[in-house]
This record gives sequence, structure tokens and C-alpha cells, in this order.
Amino acid sequence: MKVVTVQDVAVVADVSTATVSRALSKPEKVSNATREKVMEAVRITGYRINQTARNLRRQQAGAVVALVPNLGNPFFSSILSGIESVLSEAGLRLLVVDSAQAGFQRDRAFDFLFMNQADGLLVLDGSLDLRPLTDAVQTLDVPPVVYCCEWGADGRYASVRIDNQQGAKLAVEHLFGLGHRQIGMVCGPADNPLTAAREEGFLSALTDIGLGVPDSWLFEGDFSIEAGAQAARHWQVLEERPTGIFCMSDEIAFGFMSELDRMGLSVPDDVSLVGFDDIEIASRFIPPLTTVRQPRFEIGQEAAGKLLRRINGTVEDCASGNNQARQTVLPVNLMVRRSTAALSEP
Amino acid sequence: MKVVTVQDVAVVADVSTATVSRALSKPEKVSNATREKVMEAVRITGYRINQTARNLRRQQAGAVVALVPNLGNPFFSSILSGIESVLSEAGLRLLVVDSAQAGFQRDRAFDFLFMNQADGLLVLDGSLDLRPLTDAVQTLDVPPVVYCCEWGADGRYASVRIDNQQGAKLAVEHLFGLGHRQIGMVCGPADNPLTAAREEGFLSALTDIGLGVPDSWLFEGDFSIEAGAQAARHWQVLEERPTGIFCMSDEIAFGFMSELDRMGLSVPDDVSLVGFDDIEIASRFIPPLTTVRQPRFEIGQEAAGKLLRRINGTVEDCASGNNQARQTVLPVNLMVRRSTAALSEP
DNA sequence: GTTTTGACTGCAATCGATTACATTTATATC
DNA sequence: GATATAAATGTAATCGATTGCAGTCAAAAC
Repeated sequence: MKVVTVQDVAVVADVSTATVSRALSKPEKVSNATREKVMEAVRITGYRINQTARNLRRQQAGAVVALVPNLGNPFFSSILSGIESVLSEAGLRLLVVDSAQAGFQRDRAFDFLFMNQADGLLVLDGSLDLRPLTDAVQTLDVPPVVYCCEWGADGRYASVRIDNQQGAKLAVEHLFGLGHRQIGMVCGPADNPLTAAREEGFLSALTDIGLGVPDSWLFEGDFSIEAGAQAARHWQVLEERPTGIFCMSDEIAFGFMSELDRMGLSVPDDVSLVGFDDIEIASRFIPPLTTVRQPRFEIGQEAAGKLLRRINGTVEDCASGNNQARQTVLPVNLMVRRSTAALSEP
Repeated sequence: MKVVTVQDVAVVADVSTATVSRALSKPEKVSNATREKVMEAVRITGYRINQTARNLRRQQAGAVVALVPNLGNPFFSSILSGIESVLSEAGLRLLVVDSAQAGFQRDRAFDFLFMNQADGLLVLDGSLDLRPLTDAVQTLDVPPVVYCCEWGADGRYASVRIDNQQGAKLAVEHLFGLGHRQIGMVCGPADNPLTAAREEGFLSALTDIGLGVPDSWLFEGDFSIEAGAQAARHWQVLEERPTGIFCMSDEIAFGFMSELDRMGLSVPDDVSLVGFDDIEIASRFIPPLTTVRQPRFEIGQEAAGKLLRRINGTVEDCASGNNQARQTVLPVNLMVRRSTAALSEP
């Protein structure tokens, strides 16, 4: 099967290849009559543009990479969906790369940019170190990279996320408002910036309220269902147990509740639980989960939009120090449902 | 910032560009000494290969497109994860495209192939019509397309999936074994091949057993949580209700259970439910869901592997009629958990 | 009627790596 | 040592579209 090129179209339309190219990508630069002729020739020949050739010539990749830690985690699906909706609108493709994959070279995350495989990077993995990139790039421009739900130590990179401290604070205040005075927490991965931010918000909210919290109420975890289940087991054997618990992810909360169910205990009768994320199933769990909502689709859209502006040079938020614009912080809200209840007198 | 090319490396290493290219892509074709020289030059210059240029010359895209209907649906995340694990191993990138996106041209799904944007297609959307592709391609070769969890009307395309009839059958037999004689079903989208296959399995299993089923026990739906909730409402107002229900997706089952919970009813006390898919949360729902397991990660891996073999020409399963090899059917099994119970005497 | 202007169009170089073919160099054989 | 053979390297064309520059031509201006 012979592949049809601009040449063939040019011959059929009886114009030069230059004209064909222009008729296709900048129609206004070509007379009506010619444009018709070219279009007709395209139809006749069944021509389809070769993106690779175009990209080579234009020095672009036509794609954006999303670096996701563990693609299998459904938390990311809505975010990706939001990203894809904006990118496809703009005619860019979305390359998905699992940064937790065995073969993934963490220090090579930026080769996508250098190798012309991507015009920009969306980082959904906060544990990725961007310093190699910063070092490699000698210019003053910040490379087209946007963090998504995360952010880097290097504040020069743009990011789109929610106010994690505030989210944790809302959770604490909610539990407090229901009468809980013994409030614990199940954490995400120890080295994770999200964990750190939420922990900070949690602790400072408690401090503001005037409550303390023993270390034994701070359960280690990693955002997973299993971590929640394990925390539940630790919680059960505690001498003195918290009556309300802030979970750093919905999955943790589900694991916790599920494990309690196995023990014959239930939520919110035996303990009140607040989650984080508001993934789809949260409102339909039994009981429906009270949780801090992250607008994931919107975060994805926002991040993709920001990246596009970077790529196209419509840089509202460059290295020049405009911190406001660089860091987009979307509002969080607490979805109050039935996994939390007023503390019943024992 | 000047971009480094083979030229630059060639100059530094004092060899020709051809040698540089060979040293990099076919090291065995070059003497040790030269290879060293080239590698050193690469190090000095900080050279990174330009994938676009390579792809243009090699007439390949270096990527595979996954067509997903609604990326936001977590059902797909493990499948994509399986796909990505195999592709990244093979050095191919994964392009994710949402076929339910507003701007998506359903009849143009194959342009990815023609436009050199992808070397192959993984179709996770059974409602996509591949006939335009078949027509466009004049040759006898079947294009590199693999269905994933789905399959097309045109049997010439490869697919990786489970035995959906068998899955439905397992569900029915399980309910029957527990004493249920009134068995209903909540369906997926009406036009979907998966729905059709599962319905067929369901009905034929009932027939085999010698049970009938009134139309009013066949609830319409679309795989979503909301569909499950709606089915529950319909179920409730029935004069005579089925005591066991086969849900065509786990999400349907969750929606159903959640809605029952709102009504003050519960599973399995008031009705037994079997799901389909065994998504991650199924085993941790309250109650844990009895469901037909689809090995999603493996399906993804298998499909990606099959596609790679196609692309590389290692075609064990070509159009020549080897049906066995073309259609990979992975085993299903029933995960018996606590959403089903023996029918209690009323 | 001549010049100016601007809209179209065409020529040919270009993007950066690969590879067929030619040429040189090294090794093996007698 | 001469020849045959194999290995290593270089030359230059190629993949397919884009675009700077220059040329053509008609409408507008004088």
C-alpha cells in the first residue's frame, strides 16, 4: 500500500507542495479557488498528513506526558480525564507514563522533553525530583512542567492543587464540632509532600482548638485500602482509642471501615471517619463517607490549561516571580455524609 | 539553547554520523574502540536522540493508542496499567484517548494509524466501529488492532477478554446453589456487546436450570453506580421481587446496595447480589461483594503483548484463519464473598 | 500608462536520524 | 606475501511536511 504524501496531492491539484501545505495549515494564505482544488485532491487521494514529519519540521512533539505513580490507582482516572479533555481540544495527545513502573528511570523523567517526545510534562508524582532538569537547562526559562495535585520543592514550577492544610483543618473542625475530643489520623506515605501538608494542617488545627494528640493515634500508612485496614487493627488494640479519625485518603477510610466490619464494629457508631479526595464511590459507600473533596477533573483541566499556556508561550506565570499565578490553589470543601456522627455518651 | 545532534557527536568523536547512529542503535556493528569514543562524545555533548526524527526515518510512531470510553471510569485503570507495563518494557509509549470525549471523531479512530501517530490500536470501547478501517485498507493484512475486554463484529480482529457468558453463568449457578429461584439482572448499556454476551449467558444458564424470568426482573442500566441505584428503586416497587440479582458490573452492585441502605434494607438479608469485574474496592465494600473476577491487569498485559507481536510481524494470529490464537479468552472465576447468602425462609 | 502594493504561489532548503551502497581496513587462508 | 573474505566506516540519499525567500500577477494609486 503506497502511502500518500503532499507530493501526490500537489500533483493531483496541480500546485506546489508548498501550496498544499498552506492550504491545509493556513487556509487564509491561499486563494479560494486553490483551496478548493487542494481539498478536492486530498479527497481523491485519501491523503492523511504525517504527524511525525510535521512534528520534526515544526520542532514540536504534539504530545504531553503525564507522569503517574501507579496508573492502576483509580484516584488518577478523573484527573487524567480532565487533562485529556483539555489536551484533545487543543489537538495535543496525552502520553501516560507510570513512574512507579520497574523500568522507569526516575532521574530521566525529563528526557521526554529533550528527546522531542513531549512538549510538556504533567507531574502527578510528587516524589519525582525535578532538580536534574533544572540543572540541565541552562537558560532562565522554566521548562514547561506543571505539577498536578502535587508540588515540588523547587517553587519555580507551576502547580495546580488544593489547599491540603485547609482540607485537614476542615476535617478536624468537623469532628470537633460533633463533640469529638480524641482525634486520630491515618497518614499517607511518610516521604510524601501531601502527607506532610495534611499532617501539618491536622496538627495545627488541633493546636488551635486546644487539643493534643498522642503519637499512638497517628497511624502510618500509604493512601491504600490495606493501610486503612491495618490502621484499624492498630486502633482496636489501643488502650485509649480516638473517637474520630481523619484519613488522608478515601481508600484508607474504606479499608478502615471494612476492617472494622470484620471485627463486628461499625461506623459511625464505634468511631467517626473523615476521608480525603471524595472519589466516586465515597458517596455510595455504606455508610456514605464524609470526606474532603478534591475537584479532580477540574484539577486536571486546570493543570492541562496551564501547561498549554506555557507551551504556547502565553506565559502568565513565568519565573519572574509571580507566585500567585504560578501556584493555582483550588478550593476544598467538606462533604458531610454519614461516616461521622455526634459523639454518643458512653 | 543549541540542540545537540548526531552531527555534533560525530564531530566530537571524530567519526561520521552513520557511525554515531550505529554505535547507538546497533552497537554490535561497531568496533569497541569506536563505540567508546562515541559514547564518550555523547557524554561530553549531552546528546539526546530526537525521537521524532528517528520515527520519521524508521516509518514508525513509537507509540500505541488506547481508545477508552470515559477515562474517568476506574474500571480501566488497571487495564491501562497492565498495558503500560508491557509497552514501556518494549520502549513504546502509550497514548490515551477518550473515545467518549465530545470532540472525538468516532469514524476517525484509525487516523492515528494512518497519520503515523501510532503503530497500533488497543480498543477498549466495543461500540467503536472498525469497518471504516477495514474498508480503507486495501491489503489483505489485518491492521494492528487488538480489542481489550471487548471484541468487534468483524471477527478478523484480535481480542483479549474473558468468557462473559461463562461469567454470567457462574453468577446464576451460585445464586441457584444458595437456594434462589427468583433471579433478576441489572444490565449494562443496551447496545453493548458485553451486555449482550452476559445477558445471553444469564438467560441460557437460567434455561439450563429450568428457571424462567419475567421481563420486569431485567433492569436496564449502563454499568454505572447510578444505574444500580435506579434499579434498586425499580426493584423495590415490584410486586414480586427477585431474591437474587446478577449485576453486570460491580459499580451497579454498589449503587444497588447503597440505595437499599438508604431504604433501610440491606444485603444479603433482603436480597443477594453478584457483581462483575472484581474491581479493587469490591473485596472491601460492606458487605464484601461476591463477584465475577476479570483479571484486568493481565488482560491489559496480554492485549499489549498481542499487539506488539502484530506490530513486530511476529504474527501468530493472522487473518489466515487461526481463530484460536486470534481470540484470547482468559479464565473467569467467581469470588464468593458476603453479598450473597442462602435464601432464608420468609 | 506607469508604479506601488499586496495577495498568491513556487523553489528549494530544512528538521535530525537512519541506512543502502560504496569504500576502506583488518583478518583469514593458502 | 598475495588473495579472499569479513568487518568497520563513510557518503549521501531519504523519510514527509514546512517555510523563508523570491517571483508572478492583478488590483490600486498616481
